[in-house]
Amino acid sequence: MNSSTSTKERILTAAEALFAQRGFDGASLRQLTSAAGVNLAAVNYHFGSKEKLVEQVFKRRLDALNQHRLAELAKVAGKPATRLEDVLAAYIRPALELSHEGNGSLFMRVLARAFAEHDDTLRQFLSENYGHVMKQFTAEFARLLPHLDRAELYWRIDLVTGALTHAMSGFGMIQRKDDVSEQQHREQTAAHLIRFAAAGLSHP
Amino acid sequence: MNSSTSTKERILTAAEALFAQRGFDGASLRQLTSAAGVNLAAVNYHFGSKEKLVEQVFKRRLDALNQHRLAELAKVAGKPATRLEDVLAAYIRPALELSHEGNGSLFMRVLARAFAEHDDTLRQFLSENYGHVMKQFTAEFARLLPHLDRAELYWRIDLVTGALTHAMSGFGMIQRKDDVSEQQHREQTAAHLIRFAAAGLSHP
DNA sequence: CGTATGCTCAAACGATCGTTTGATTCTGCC
DNA sequence: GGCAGAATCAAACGATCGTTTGAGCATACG
Repeated sequence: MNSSTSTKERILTAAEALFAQRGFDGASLRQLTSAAGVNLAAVNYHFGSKEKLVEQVFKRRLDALNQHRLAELAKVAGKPATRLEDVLAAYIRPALELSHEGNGSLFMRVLARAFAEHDDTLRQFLSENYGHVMKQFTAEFARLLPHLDRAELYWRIDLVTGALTHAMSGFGMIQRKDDVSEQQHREQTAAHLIRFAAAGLSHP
Repeated sequence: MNSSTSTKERILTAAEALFAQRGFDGASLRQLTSAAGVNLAAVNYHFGSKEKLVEQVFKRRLDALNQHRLAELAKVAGKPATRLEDVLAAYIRPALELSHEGNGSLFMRVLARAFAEHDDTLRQFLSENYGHVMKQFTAEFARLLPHLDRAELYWRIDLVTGALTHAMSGFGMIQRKDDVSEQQHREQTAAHLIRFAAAGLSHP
């Protein structure tokens, strides 16, 4: 038995940090296992290969994030009183909360990297484990923005996604004023992103 | 003498394509020189190192792009009749035109990669060769959006930059309808981005 | 107790990386 | 033509990569 957490979990945590810092290729298994305090061979023993490890790093966070987002979406989807901002909040707030709990912000940088890399296998993995979420949100956006045709809507969602991914990948850097609590800071940031996204989506 | 173009230029062109496709680390000098049809040692002979080559790939395109952007900005900056959309056009249109001339779209993907990577030396190089352009545009944005304080303006510009970088990195993928000329398609795309950015920047 | 199973470990494997070397070829100028 | 400097070439360098190996250790079960 290991010090408080399992070897697999220690590897995943160290991998997330190192991937965010140096990229998937840039982070070597020797740096990674050294940081995690495990043997070099442990990665191939527990995950099979480095590529599988990358997928598991995504899966661990994305499963929780997607579940949270869909739960929030379900609260407002289809209801007459729902505003565009409510749907955006269901998309943005879970990501913000993730990035403020232990080392979660590193995952957003990993995600931003994955978006920039046009690697086919990674993109396919992302669309398999991420696509159904985007589909549900897109359907709700379409309902709330009936004046936009399909092509126009896709365009705007893509632009909003780019802005949010870019912004969230830098959250670790954003300075929080000392007189503002973390709770308040997160609320202000969420309000910022939601208003920006709403303006970009719904402008005439 | 080489076939029509110099060795340096052939390396730069091949490097741009391979960096966009496989990333800076993922593209090896052996793949690169093989694609360029030059000897492996040519990169270190002409550029000194792989890292210097990366910088030159950026410099070749960014010098032209920045010059073009600043020239367009100079036409409208400070004038009373200038609208926000005019400034955004000065920023967006040169990038769009670059991405539609020979292999220029590949550079936009390289740029998107560089944004995602938080590599310090690369970011420093970018801010040295790119920062003064952003400063001039920011000043003009500030003039046209006097109701926003400094922090708010920076926030919105950052979000817009994220959206545009994300969008432009995918331009090679965007399907153009057969009944639309490339000139028209570029105009439509520019109008899209400009309206989106204007809405995101100027919303109340 | 003995043994089977899951895990960890140091060491080595072959492959590939960026870079360097020294010889060879090409180019322009007297 | 001959020579100097630039450019290209095949080959090798040491380093580092992901992965595999086989022995060693721990734990749990009969």
